[in-house]
Amino acid sequence: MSRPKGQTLSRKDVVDAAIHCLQRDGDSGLGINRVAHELGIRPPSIYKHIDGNDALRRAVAVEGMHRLTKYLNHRVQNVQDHRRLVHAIACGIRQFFHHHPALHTVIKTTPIEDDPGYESAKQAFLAFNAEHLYPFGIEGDEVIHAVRALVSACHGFVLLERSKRFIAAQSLDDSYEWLINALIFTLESRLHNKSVDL
Amino acid sequence: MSRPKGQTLSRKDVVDAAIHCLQRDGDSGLGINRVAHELGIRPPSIYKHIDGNDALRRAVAVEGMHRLTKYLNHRVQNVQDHRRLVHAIACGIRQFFHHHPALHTVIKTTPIEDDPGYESAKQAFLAFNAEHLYPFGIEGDEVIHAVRALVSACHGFVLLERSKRFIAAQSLDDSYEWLINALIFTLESRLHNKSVDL
DNA sequence: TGACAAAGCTAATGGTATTAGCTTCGGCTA
DNA sequence: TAGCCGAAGCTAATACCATTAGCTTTGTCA
Repeated sequence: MSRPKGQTLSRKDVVDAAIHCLQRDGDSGLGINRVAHELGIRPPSIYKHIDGNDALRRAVAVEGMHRLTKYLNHRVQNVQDHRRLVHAIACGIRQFFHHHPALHTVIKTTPIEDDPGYESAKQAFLAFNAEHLYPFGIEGDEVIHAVRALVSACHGFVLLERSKRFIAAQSLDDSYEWLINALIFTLESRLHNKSVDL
Repeated sequence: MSRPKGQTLSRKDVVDAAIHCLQRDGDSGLGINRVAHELGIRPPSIYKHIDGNDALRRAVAVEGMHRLTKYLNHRVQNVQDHRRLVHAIACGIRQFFHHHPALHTVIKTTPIEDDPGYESAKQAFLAFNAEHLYPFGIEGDEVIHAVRALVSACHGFVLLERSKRFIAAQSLDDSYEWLINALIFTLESRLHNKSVDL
């Protein structure tokens, strides 16, 4: 170590500043120059903490995933009923991205598989699933398919909603409810009558 | 008009060249400079045809939507059965983006609502829905919700799949089938028994 | 034939990321 | 305690990129 702790910047400081720029300036806010200026240092100094622009984006995306998982964990606390649990997760995902639109853009755009924090974010998500979704009652491979279907539906809806692809006048909230309920309906049918032919 | 037709570049040429660059060079290929070089002209000349980088992205996204709609129209020709129709649309969407990954990145990222070609792309999509999905039998607002749910699910799955967010070993094709079939199952339940409680 | 407008051009500006190499300074060890 | 070393900042320089201003060329039409 060199300079005393607290007086020098860390990688976390850089990522946090990047997210702050992003929220303030929109999608263009995420860049070495902006972040350096935000931190009061010169652009090349950023490279002491993170390996360039792409790595910065990846780090922001991974941190965003972490925050989403944390937010969902918080939202589903004490929800026991299966229907309400799935509903809470789906609404939580949509809500989170409504509150953090800039993070959404980065998360949906950036491949994160070789970021140092990827493994940890992955584990957190898997732990979330194991705790909240696996007890739903679906077994074997099917629980994987169901989880993938749920998150696909949620992310896809938010994606299209945010890029204003839904042009009809009907309520977006109603459409989202319809989508979630369709998945819940299927899950419950599978539970009550395993012979339903998918 | 000035120079004779055919010897001078059109807006369409620019957009086509942009798509070509995109397919060849990946996401970074979409830019004024690259496209100008591809066309054998100097970057500022692009501005004679299109109003800057953002407009170029929008035009590419709209053209991509057009191509997707055209592709889907082609794929669902002569498909009568409802189940197979929805299945064909869903698989068509996924297939199209697998074949054109670069277009997918642009389409999912770019807000297109104020591109000159937006209205036309919108109409083509609505016409597609009216021809193929509305006869499904669902009525009123619900057909809107169902269409939104279907395209959300498809786009969401492709989005997560392409950014390698599905980490479990289970087959992606199987998961996609599960998702599509869940929606078809719900639709048919609604058809056969309108009292299903969503 | 000559005016006009479209479509190209050069030059210049300002923004971005990135690399090379220098400086400063705190902590550790001889 | 003196001095080494590495971490973290810096400047300078390079190489992209988008954009604007203003010039030139050239085909078309009156």
